[in-house]
Amino acid sequence: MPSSGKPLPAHRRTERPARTPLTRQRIIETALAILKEQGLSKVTMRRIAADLDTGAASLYVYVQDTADLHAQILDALLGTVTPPDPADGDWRVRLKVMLTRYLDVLFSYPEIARMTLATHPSGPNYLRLIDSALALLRTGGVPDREAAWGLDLLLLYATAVAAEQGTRQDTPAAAEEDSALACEIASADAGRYPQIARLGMELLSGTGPDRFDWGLDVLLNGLLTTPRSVTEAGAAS
Amino acid sequence: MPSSGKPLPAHRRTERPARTPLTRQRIIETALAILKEQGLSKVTMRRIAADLDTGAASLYVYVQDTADLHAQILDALLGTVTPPDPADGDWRVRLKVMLTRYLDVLFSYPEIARMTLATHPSGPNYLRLIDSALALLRTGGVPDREAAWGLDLLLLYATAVAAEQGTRQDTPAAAEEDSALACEIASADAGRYPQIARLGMELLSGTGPDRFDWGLDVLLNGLLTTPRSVTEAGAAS
DNA sequence: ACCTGAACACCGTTCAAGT
DNA sequence: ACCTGAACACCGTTCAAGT
Repeated sequence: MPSSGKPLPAHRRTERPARTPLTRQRIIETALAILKEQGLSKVTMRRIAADLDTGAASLYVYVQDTADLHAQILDALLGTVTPPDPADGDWRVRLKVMLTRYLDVLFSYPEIARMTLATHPSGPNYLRLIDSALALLRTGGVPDREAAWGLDLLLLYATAVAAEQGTRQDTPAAAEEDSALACEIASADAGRYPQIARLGMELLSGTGPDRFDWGLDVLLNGLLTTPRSVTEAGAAS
Repeated sequence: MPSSGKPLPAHRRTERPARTPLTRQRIIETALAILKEQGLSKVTMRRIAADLDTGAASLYVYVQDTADLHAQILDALLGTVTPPDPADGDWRVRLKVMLTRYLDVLFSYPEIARMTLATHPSGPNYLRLIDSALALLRTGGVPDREAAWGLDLLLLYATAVAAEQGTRQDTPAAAEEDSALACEIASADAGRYPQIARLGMELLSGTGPDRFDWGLDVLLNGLLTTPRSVTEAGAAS
């Protein structure tokens, strides 16, 4: 096993023709592997190139820039979010299952979730996800106008939760941050922050999944009871 | 006006004692100025140091690292979010006014909003904001358990909207992205994406403020009608 | 057309040395 | 204690030159 520090000297396998050709596909696969092992901050042009035994400049034949690379990574990840089975339950359960799956994927890669908020994805897997969700909202009786905007709300919520709480275990700094906040809440000055002092640990209570699930119900119940104002500019009539 | 390329040669003003002393305060002020003019990506240790006529290493006396610097910037910005006046209206209006002010601040600095999702702020200005919001929810009759979790929901929503839609004008790439998505929706394959094709432009309708305001109502109505399950582990009972 | 090395213009952070 | 220059270990992207 000659896998120490430096990259292997150009021949890694003897079975293969010395070097598999560079493709967009292979670049993204390599990026996903690095993401899984080291996090997004290590997914750099130079690092990917090194893993592929070439220079960073070579990647620019297949990839426009870093933003393009990131968009590809996101849609690849969304490909693993499968639509729910009708056997799972009624429309509400199915919708919640799908959004929870979406959450789970982004939860593993919170940096990707943060990126998703900035990029407005439009890949095929994202469109499929949207379409399935819209169908379920329709089944649930959410009117079209409310469903169109509500879908955004639901996805935004799931994405934001992933961005906020996603695997904070890897960074030990996160634990400090959390305990710093907990400490500040526990010892909250009842004069300056009376409500925080009153509610205390209730603010931090509950597990992630319970909170997420409750949040989805809040959104769905809100959607079912909050019509959009008729004074807003409509599309046709 | 000798302000061309290189930094000034150590004496910028003759009135001042040649160099105002370095302080944490001055570092953050400088960071905010750069943020306002050039965006977060230019707020680097080296750039701040250059503006203060010193080397990047000098900043580490007053600032732990980049994360610390960012946290300071955020709380400084939140200092400008003033609690709403009772004259503004009832609890719902006041809460919406405050969250809209919070949105406006982060909307101007979407990169800060994205950062906020990752860092769990705990500065004094953030705590003040939380406390005011909790007081308003209490006035509105939202039970404590629901308010504790619902507050998170409301802030998460505002932060995520800012992160998603905040000043996309500065990057011309954003306009392309949006029109790319619009194009994809307009020409959506009715076979593969029937719901998207059916709803069409309704998905993209409405202005930012209208959507945000409606979203707040969805959340508030949901909060008022969605009790937390009693089977969840409680604090004391 | 695809690939490469070298260069350009940057980063954060550390550290021995100065004051 | 505060400040500094220089160094270390990185970045993304471009571009002339090779194949």
